[in-house]
Formats: sequence, structure tokens, C-alpha cells
Amino acid sequence: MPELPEVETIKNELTPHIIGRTITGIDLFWERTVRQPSASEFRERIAGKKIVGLGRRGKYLLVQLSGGDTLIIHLRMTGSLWQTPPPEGLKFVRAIINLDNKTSIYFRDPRKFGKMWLVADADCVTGELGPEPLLPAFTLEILSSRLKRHHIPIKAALLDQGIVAGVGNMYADEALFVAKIHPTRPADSLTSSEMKRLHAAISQVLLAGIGNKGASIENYYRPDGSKGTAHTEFKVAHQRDALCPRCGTPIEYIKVRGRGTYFCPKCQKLK
DNA sequence: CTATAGACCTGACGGC
DNA sequence: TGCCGTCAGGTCTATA
Repeated sequence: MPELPEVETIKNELTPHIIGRTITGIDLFWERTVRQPSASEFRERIAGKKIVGLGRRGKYLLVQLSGGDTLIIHLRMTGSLWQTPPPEGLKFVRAIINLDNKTSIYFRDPRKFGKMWLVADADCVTGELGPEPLLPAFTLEILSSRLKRHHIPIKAALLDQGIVAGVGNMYADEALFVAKIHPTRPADSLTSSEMKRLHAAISQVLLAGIGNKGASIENYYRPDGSKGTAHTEFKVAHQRDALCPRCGTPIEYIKVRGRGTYFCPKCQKLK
């Protein structure tokens, strides 16, 4: 499940392969991957454009093209991008972006949830996102004021991309464990010291995730087909039947607003 | 405002 | 072996 650290890793590792290359064309095997514009216009408009920059906003990958258009890719739950040469018999390839040096980028997505846009103004797609949690502008005050506006479980607030961009199910659980906050605590009920711990924890777990090149829990692969190792350092996320590394208490699994949630009932008390 | 359910999809897994 | 139901979770939309 690509979240901020996974998309950041893909961006970093894809950059040397595609910057400066010109897109000769795109093969679409599942047209509904394209959200905007129509599939035919998408194919037409992208051909001949040069890739001039690669960026990331939340979980969105931004491919800046000559002429001002941006190709935006969201991998949702099972998407991944593969560079040439892909493994023989790579399944579930939904699109192939062909480049002028006879290499390609393969968009693999078993569950077909991934989406692409080709737009003149990226803000049309990413404009509603909350702040980037790894930029200096993401201060404790910003996080605090945003969370205080919501009387919803803190876990749900962290997953709301309009409050903070890029945090998904795995890193939300990790951040709450590091900050010692119970996932169902109302977001507007956190004390200032809890808020401070959470603010630091978000950066900490995201940076650790990037340092480990992402977490390969399910369908996440890096562009060269290798896996990330962030999941090997997870304390609670997806640690079914495991013990808390801090106190030895069995990790609990609950549903918070329909999302699978792992936490330590002793370290993350609900007062 | 918050909450819930369904939609989008398919592989993996447990039960029989 | 094989069929079937359930689950996974990012995001959007509809409804209570």
C-alpha cells in the first residue's frame, strides 16, 4: 500500500531513468485508469512531451512535462511502477509509458484502483490536500490547529488527506504508537504534550520509512522490482499475533471507522 | 458536522 | 480439488 514514503522512494528511484526523456507514446490496457481527460485525448496529448521534472504531493506522483502539462499518478492500494526491463511475465500491467531511448515505465496494478490524470494545473487534483508533513511549514501549531477542528478518532484524522497529506494506514498506526496515543481518542481531545509527541512521531516514522525505501507489506515494489524494508521495523502496524516491543503486551487489532488498526493497549491507553 | 455503507477491483485465505 | 464467502484498504460518493 503505497503511502508517502513509498511514493517518495518511487520518485527518487525513477528520477535518473526518466528525467530528460521524451514520451513517445502510451499503451493503455485498462482505460479506466485514466481519470482525466478522455483516454484518447490522454494518449494524444502525452505523446511527444519531454519529462522535465518529477515531484510528489502526498501520495500523488507528479510528472512534469514540457509544455506545462503534469502527468499525475496515484497508485492507490496495489499500484507499482516498474522500469525496463520488467521481470518476464509481469502480470497486471495496466499501462506502459514508452520513452525515446527504447525503455518504458510499466504501471502494474492488480486491483485496478490506481489512477492517472493529465492536467495543465496539478492543483485541480491535489489542491484539497493538507500540508506536506515533511516540510518545515508543517509546524506543531499547524497540526494542532487542524486536529482541533475535528471531533473524530485521531486515527481517522491522520488518514484524512485534507488534514495531513500522505499518511496512510500503516504509518498512522506507527505514529500513534510512537506518540503513545490510543487510535480512537478524539482528535480535538489531545493534550498539548500529546500533540507535540504526535507531531514529532509523524516525521519520525515517515523519515524512517523513506530511509528503508518503503514498506513491502503487500503489493509495493520499487521500480527495479526490489522490495522496501520499512515493514521489518514496524512496531505495531500489521504485527498480528506479535508482542509490543516496548512492554511485551500482545498487540491488539481493532477496527477504527472501518480500518484495520494495530496498537498496544498498555502503551496507548484510552483514559 | 460526523458516521456509515457502497462502489471500485482482485488475490489470498479459511471453511467445508 | 474446488467452490464460496470474507477480507484487505485509498478515495470518492451517497445517505443517515
